[in-house]
Amino acid sequence: MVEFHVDRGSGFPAYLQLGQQVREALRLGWLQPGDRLPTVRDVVATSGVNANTVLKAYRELELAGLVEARQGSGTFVKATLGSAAPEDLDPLRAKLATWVAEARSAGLEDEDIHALMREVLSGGAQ
Amino acid sequence: MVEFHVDRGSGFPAYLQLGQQVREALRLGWLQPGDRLPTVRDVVATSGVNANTVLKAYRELELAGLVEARQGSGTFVKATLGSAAPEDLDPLRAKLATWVAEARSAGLEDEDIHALMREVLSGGAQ
DNA sequence: TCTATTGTGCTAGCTCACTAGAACAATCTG
DNA sequence: CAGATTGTTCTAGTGAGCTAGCACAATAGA
Repeated sequence: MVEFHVDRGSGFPAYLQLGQQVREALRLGWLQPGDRLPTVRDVVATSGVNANTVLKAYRELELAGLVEARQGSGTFVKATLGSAAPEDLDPLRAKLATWVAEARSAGLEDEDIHALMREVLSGGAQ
Repeated sequence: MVEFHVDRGSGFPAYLQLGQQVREALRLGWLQPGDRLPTVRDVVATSGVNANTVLKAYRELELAGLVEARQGSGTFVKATLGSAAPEDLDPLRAKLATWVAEARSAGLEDEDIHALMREVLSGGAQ
């Protein structure tokens, strides 16, 4: 079961946060096709977001073909997003964890690490 | 000189995008104390964002003590953000680039990589 | 001093994210 | 069948992000 964390006041639209968290869970294999997303009312209760906002997030995911809403039953995962096989993911995660440890011991904070990653992904200095 | 890229229609507030890009440039050493940020009117011309929006972004940076606005002269970098020495950054960047190449050859897309990084940084499976 | 350039302030208005509250429709469960 | 649960729709309203346009203030440079 996925747990949502909506950070209100970050300037980040709540419905985008919800959608992004679902997509991330799909990428990491936390959610598989057939799994059920938290109920709209569940999300309302746990995150304090309005039902319409949750619905908007779910509908965008449905429009993207990622989930399927069945009235009376729930919203279910329909497709996955990860482009790599889960068994390939583990060694990569391990190596990355080693690198992260090294970076942190060099004094880098999480934001520095993210910035560095964005730089490398975008093709270096540019 | 930093170049701003404002992606309108992403749901992401423009003034936050601007501020984030300055912070990122500070982290990566692209901007050093004493450097001048693009003129408010420059940003307006290149990004199409309104002057008030740019001003809002710059004012937040000033409130954070990162930049200093001098009327008639420009907005200048006052402090840096990177928590690591630039000479420590290069080997880390090189190793990370190696890892990224490996991840991409395994089929991972940029979004997968970011998701994996967030997962590792937040402490694994959790 | 004069002029261009810069940051700053102001008002008015639009759009959209979000809330509030209520009702309805389909499905599941007993 | 009956009740609970779930997704869905609707209306009304609030607040913030953003735009538009203009005027002003301080600095730099000729």
